[in-house]
Amino acid sequence: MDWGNDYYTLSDENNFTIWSFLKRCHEKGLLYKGHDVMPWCPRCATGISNMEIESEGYKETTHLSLYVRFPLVDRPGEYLLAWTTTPWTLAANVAAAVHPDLPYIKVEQDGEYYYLAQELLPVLKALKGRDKGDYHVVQTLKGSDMVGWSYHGPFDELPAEQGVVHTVVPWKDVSATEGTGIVHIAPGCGREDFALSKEFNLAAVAPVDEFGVYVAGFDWLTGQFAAEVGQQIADDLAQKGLLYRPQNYKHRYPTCWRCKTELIFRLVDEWFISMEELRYEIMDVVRQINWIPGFGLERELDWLRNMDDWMISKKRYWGLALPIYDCPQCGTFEVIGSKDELEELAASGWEEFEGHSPHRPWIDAVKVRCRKCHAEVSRIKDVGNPWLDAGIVPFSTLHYRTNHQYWQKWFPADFVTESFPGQFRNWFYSMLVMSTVLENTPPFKTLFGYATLLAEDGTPMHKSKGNMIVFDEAAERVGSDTMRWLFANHVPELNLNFPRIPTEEDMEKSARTGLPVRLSEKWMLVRRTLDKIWNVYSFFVSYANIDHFDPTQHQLPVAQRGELDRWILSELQIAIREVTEGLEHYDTVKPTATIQAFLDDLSNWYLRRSRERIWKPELDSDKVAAYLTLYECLTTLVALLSPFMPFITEELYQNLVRNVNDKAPLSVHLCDWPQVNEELLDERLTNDTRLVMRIVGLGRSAREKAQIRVRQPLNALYVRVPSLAEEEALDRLSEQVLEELNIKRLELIGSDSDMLSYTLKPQVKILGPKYGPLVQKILAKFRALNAHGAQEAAKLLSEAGSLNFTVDGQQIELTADEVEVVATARPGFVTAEERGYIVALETTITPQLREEGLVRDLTHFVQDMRKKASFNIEDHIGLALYSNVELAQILQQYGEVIAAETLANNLLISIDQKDTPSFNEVYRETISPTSVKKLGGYTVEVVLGKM
RNA sequence: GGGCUUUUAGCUCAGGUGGUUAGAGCGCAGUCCUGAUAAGACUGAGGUCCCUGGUUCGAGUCCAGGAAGGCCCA
Repeated sequence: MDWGNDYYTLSDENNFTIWSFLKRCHEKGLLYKGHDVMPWCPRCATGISNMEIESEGYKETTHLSLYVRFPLVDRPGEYLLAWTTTPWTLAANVAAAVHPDLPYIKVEQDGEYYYLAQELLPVLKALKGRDKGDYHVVQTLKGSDMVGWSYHGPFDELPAEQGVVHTVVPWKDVSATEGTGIVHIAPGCGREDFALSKEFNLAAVAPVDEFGVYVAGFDWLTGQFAAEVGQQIADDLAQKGLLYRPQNYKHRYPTCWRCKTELIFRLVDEWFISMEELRYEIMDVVRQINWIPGFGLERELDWLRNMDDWMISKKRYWGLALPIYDCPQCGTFEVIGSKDELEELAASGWEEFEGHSPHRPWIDAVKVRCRKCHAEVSRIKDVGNPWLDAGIVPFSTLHYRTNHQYWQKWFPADFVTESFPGQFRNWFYSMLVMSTVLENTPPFKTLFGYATLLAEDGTPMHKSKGNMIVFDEAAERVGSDTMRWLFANHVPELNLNFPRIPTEEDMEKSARTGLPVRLSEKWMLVRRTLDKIWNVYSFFVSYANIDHFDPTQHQLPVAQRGELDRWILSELQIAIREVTEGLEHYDTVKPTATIQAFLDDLSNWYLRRSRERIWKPELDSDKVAAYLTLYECLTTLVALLSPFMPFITEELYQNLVRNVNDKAPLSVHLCDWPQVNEELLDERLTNDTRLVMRIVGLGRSAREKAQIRVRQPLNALYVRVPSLAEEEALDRLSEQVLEELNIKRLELIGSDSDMLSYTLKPQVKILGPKYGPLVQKILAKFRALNAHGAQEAAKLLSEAGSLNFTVDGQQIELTADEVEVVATARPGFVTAEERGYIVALETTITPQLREEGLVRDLTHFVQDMRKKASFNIEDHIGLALYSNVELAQILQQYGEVIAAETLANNLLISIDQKDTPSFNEVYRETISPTSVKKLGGYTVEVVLGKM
């Protein structure tokens, strides 16, 4: 980011670079002066480019619409029935359009005849009223039959209409859904009308000036505002007997995006860049760009296919001064490409301009000499379309004109990003036009477009709706890292519903009470990742502090660390690789998922399994290994996350890294990106650990079914895994499984065990291509097998290696590869299974096991009491346990374990409260069958004290 | 009217090149675990994969038509 070196569209450099672009256009013959009917704001006295009428530029409005009858020239007493929502344009009528293929009808009413579309006959009924008689259809004809008819225009008496011949023309876009199916055409007042006028060589009458006021030649209308004459027009037509019926009509009508004045459509002189050929050149350029998402390419191409010539002029005072000098004497025009060229051609006024920016009024002091006829020529009054200013950026900001080498070094941009609604026809488009004209090459390599932010309920945010969320407030109340994480997690091409943020009252309450502000569930969900990182960090820091562990003072090769360490470091390498790959492809969604998965591994598995190692009092090499591993994971994670959460990662970095190493880079954002260390990748370890996790999950599930909590030790776990390799792995890893599940012994279930039964799963993916249509019948055969049959077939398959049978008279032999045998548990055991993995529990709780369970429960309760009594984690305590004889005897046997687990230097187990402990009592709690904590059916009074 | 896009569990969304048991998170119900935790784990309920037709031994996935929402154009 080049902060402090922002660019300004009004800068001389920007303006002159656009000049050189326009000059280039002119040299290529792309620039021309044209007439067009433009949306026009009469208040701003300016044209509105079609890029600027966005959906918000429309508003619901009621207008006076008129049903008007046009008397046909050669058919006395017969009328075309036309309809318009803009009465003021009737004064410029030159034609009436019908759809050539639609059926029309001739209707008799009160002795007169009307033509209208057949489908719209009901309109007559709606408009009937008391003054009109019944009507009936007398003839049906096609629109094309009417083409060429002449009629008397509604304002033929006006000077401006003299000599205009009014005819019926065909037009495919005439609709039969509203109006009469006969459309009034005024080429000076409507875009489509103008297009038709070119096609059929119709006159174009332009009735109003830039303020929307009728010009000379319109008699009583001259000098009046077009927007205000609707009623007078209606009255005038009524008087002339041409008004069939006025009617208020509600519709969406375009308004000026700046002042909200209703737009009119007006025939004006404007300057255009021709897209006739250019659009195809741009398409070629567009195809060289990496569009994300991919459909962006389609959208841009679609826009380019349909784009009209680009109207670059704008009738305003301020803005880019178009360097066009249109000679009124000989009709040629000059385009000036630079300040020097202007000086060269200047006929007068240069001194006045010298030293000013190329804007009005200074620029207009300069007059140039026409190269052809030597007349003195003024600049046209128009300024440039603002998208010229935006589109020139890839050139003007890189010194394209003044330092070509520099420009070549930086152009094209690697990456452009914008929300895509609108930009395909605005910014993206204008950059593409300019780059294609100037260099015929893409102005950027990759374009990343994203969708829209909506309110939580999926509706658009609006200030007026009260559901708009201000960025600063969101950043302050939920945190900008949290917001970034939300965005990074979201597929950018889909709209994002932004969760509501805490209210101002919530914030005040939080400030008053000192409690953190409560976030909504959706935000908590997003925040969870941040919390988790913080928790892992906090765990590391609190224990590293207790041990005065300084990561810079220890080294231990990874090869000498334990399996768990090597496993998480391997996972870390995978995470680095996936995050890096994702970011290199401008994808944030996969990397965030990767990071979350890694964080789950780190926090739920690595950390939990490492606790014991870290809790032990001495700082041995195993503990150092754990600390170093955790430290490496954390610092790498912080680096990987830094683009996603720049603030929290910076804080963690400062504490974790800078705090112990002042030679480290000043900020996480100045660090090198983490690199994958291939040597640390260990696929076997990854698979092994996945296996352990899976078996442990199944073990928990079985415990759940047996209703035996994990604190209760059990004697044996029986496990079945689908492959021999996994059996071997499990042999190696059984210790981890047993520890996690608090079980003493793990045994593999042999294939012949009577705990198992078998089902057969034909591998469709293999059989399909091989047997084609027979597959379904083979499948049916398997489905028909009963339990016994399946058992037999499984046996056959494992012993003989294949299975033979006939289907449809065809001999089929299926090998072991083609049919998977999946073991399932027989009913009668407490088991859990998943896709061939099975565990079964031995649920017998011997007295010995029961005692061990009791001790573990008690230890757990004491830990909780330590916390309640506000002891620090590392504090040693005194502990006294008062109970009946039976429990005391049990506890006595486990005294050492209890003391070690609870850091009790002084342990008193007694049946008599008179035995007072030799420490100062700090906390006392009774566990009984009626208390929240329960220990079998026993009652025990626990006393904690300071040493 | 045209282009692009979306439609999968109550909600938010994943589901390379077609393969028969469609997943996750949240929420809900029930449990467990916990001296890093406004945490975490497990189990359960919850699906006509928008509709219709086609291609195929087999379609959430491919093709055609249609419906509904979004963006853009006319």
